[in-house]
Amino acid sequence: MPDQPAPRPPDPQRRNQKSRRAILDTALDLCAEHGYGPVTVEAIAARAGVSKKTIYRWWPSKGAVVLEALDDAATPAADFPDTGDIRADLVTQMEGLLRGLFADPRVGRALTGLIADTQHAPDLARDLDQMLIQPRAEQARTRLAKARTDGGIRADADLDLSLELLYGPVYYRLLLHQGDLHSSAEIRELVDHVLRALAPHAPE
Amino acid sequence: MPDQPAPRPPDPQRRNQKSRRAILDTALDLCAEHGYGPVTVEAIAARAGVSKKTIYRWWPSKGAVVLEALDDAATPAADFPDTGDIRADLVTQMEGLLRGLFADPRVGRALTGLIADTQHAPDLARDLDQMLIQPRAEQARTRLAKARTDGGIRADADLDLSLELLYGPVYYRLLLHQGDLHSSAEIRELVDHVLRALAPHAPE
Amino acid sequence: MPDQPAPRPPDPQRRNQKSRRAILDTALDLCAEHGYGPVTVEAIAARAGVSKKTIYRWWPSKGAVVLEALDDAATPAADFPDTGDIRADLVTQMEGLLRGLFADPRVGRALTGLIADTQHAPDLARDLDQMLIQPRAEQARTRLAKARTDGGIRADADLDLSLELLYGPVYYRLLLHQGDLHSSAEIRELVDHVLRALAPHAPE
Amino acid sequence: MPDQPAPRPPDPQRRNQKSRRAILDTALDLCAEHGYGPVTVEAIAARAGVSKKTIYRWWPSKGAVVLEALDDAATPAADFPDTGDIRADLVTQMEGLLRGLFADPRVGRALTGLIADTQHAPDLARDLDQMLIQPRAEQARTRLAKARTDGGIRADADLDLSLELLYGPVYYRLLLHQGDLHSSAEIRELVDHVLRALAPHAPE
DNA sequence: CGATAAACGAGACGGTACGTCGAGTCTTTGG
DNA sequence: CCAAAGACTCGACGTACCGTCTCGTTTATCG
Repeated sequence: MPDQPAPRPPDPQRRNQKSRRAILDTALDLCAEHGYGPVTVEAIAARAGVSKKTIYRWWPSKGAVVLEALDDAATPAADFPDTGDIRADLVTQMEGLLRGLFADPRVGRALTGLIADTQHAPDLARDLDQMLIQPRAEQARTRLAKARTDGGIRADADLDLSLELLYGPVYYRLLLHQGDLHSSAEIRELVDHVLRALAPHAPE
Repeated sequence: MPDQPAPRPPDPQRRNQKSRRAILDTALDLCAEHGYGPVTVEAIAARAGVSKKTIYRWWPSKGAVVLEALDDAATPAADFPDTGDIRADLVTQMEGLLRGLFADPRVGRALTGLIADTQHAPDLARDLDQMLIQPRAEQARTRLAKARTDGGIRADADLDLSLELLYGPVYYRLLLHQGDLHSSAEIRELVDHVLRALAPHAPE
Repeated sequence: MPDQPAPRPPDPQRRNQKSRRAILDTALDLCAEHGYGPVTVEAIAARAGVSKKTIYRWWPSKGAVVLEALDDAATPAADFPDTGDIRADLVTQMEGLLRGLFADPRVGRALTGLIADTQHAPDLARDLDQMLIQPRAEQARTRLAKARTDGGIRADADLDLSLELLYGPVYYRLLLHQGDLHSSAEIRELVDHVLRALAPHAPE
Repeated sequence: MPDQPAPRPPDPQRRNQKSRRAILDTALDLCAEHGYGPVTVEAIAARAGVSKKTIYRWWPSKGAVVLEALDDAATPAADFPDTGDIRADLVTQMEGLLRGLFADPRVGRALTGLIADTQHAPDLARDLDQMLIQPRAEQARTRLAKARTDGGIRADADLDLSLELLYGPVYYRLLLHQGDLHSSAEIRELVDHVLRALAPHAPE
């Protein structure tokens, strides 16, 4: 009870990988079965055959567990294609984003629930952004920047706003319409819309 | 199983309006102070000087209380302006939406937290949509439809997609970037973008 | 979560007597089955069909529960007999003490475990003394004081020491020899010994 | 069930004496600082700079560690004096017991806590009795037996009861009154009482 | 105007999960 | 090749809210 000489952080070297996998898999499974909200650390531990202590040793919260599980499950943000055709490339990337993020069918409810959770957990929000959101957005930004130089889109295009125009509707649907993913056709339409707005020859 | 004597619903006539006001006000206050997540029915009851029973008598959950509080606090979705200038009207409407919804400074965290909560509560999702989201979206849709007939925007414009383009980015920011509201300038830019994509003469 | 306006103590009026009884009974039952040590608040709550909160609302610890259970179970310290025969009265009282305290066969292990627990819980020690130990000792002290005036025992007898001589051996056996109660014969012998030491005519 | 390969007991030869000392010392230190109850194997290991495994290799429980520490710390039960004066000898022995057992100021809380612990650990009870209690009691019994033969005390004296009369009050105070040791004067008084009861000439 | 039934405040209740702690076991690693 | 370091499972801790459920006590119709 006495002597807390320094609560050293755990040593990642000695980590039990089997437990880690069981925890992440179980977390996604439970999210898929009941939705993110009702999932509890207690239940994850129980089904994964792991003690709660082990979960809390490596993650600060349920959200952090699910985030890592999602990161594991997501197809890594592939290299952004650059075929010269900005429209085709954007479509490819956004399709890749959606199909990649949601490759694992268990991901859907987990992701939206997780985003919901970030409203009361700034740390989680930051991590989610850094691990899942930004890397993928960055690719699109890079490609758009190149298009701007190449003349594929107008020279004064606002890249941040463009990204918001592209991703906003997608997340909007996810969160406000319960995970109703955009179809490929809709994505094409979405990209067309945005590109039309960005067309180089529309001088206003 | 002598079918229990029908637990009659409470009589709205006898409702104590003072309690109702105290509850709604307290709910918003607490959301503003601590964020939506940490607020509990228990705390609302305590600070409002009301018994938990009274809350549960009239609302099924914390979310429902906050939703009603938001609806009360929001400037009612005013009549949509129709000056003939579709751009100006859209800007007006979106500004009105944002400034109206967020007129009360306590609304911000409450609203995003509430949206988050809908991920695990379909009923709440439906009510939120009906009470706050749809009425305002409907106005924009109506105005866009008129513009489509008038030739203000292209005849084959996809209204649903247009609405997603307009609102998507706004909610995207709210939820994924912690309530960073769009400025008036950004709203104008946003509307410009969308209208440019919908411009009647852009034949592509 | 906020606003802890004053953690008022619970209102004894509204106490659920059925829960109280179930808790006290279960506590003694479990002590009898497994011994005091292994009994947990969790187990008491579970078997009594009661929530842990209810236990912690009314008692600060397992020990306090068991103490109250013992107090309930013990035959109240009956009026001390005063037949004029100090020897007979002391025997009666000590017999009464032992048979009364241990009337309920579940008491044994509970009591010794409880005494053990007092080593790390001063509050519990105080309460145990006040509720169970002192009242019974006080009777003996009173009777001895009278005997001292009456000449039944020597005038300079040290009552405190006499009490220690009487009760010390009893508790000594209980604690160091695992609840091996003194038989009636042994009690008589014990009283005889002490009285012989206190005999009025032994002038040293 | 291929009968597991015999988990050979550790080889006492290879035992690290420095660890042993550190463990025993730390155990007493911690008992002195916080009392026996709150001390944990975890804390002993941490402060002694030793792994928990090392403790569990050589002792079955915290109690066993403390018992050995006490045995180490106690002045060995010296040879019982036999000056011919039974009163003086008993006083000497009981003083020796108390001052010897409690020579190390850290012993007090450790011992009472340990006795408390024996209530739920029969093995520990046995070991405590064999290592600390009985050896010292045996000396007194031997001396009393001699006195019985010599006529120092009555021929029909019950030695077991006499021992209980002598030691009972001491342990009674230790356990029920929080380590309030008897003073030398009180010990003399105690021995006098008992001897008066045992006096050979008291005819009753 | 007084009876009476409802909503009300207060708050105890059975639950479920929280996040922490220590027990005792098992594994990895370095001297 | 031992023993330190320490991660592991297990189970209990004491707390917080949940949503339900009495309790008296207002309060506000209606007979």
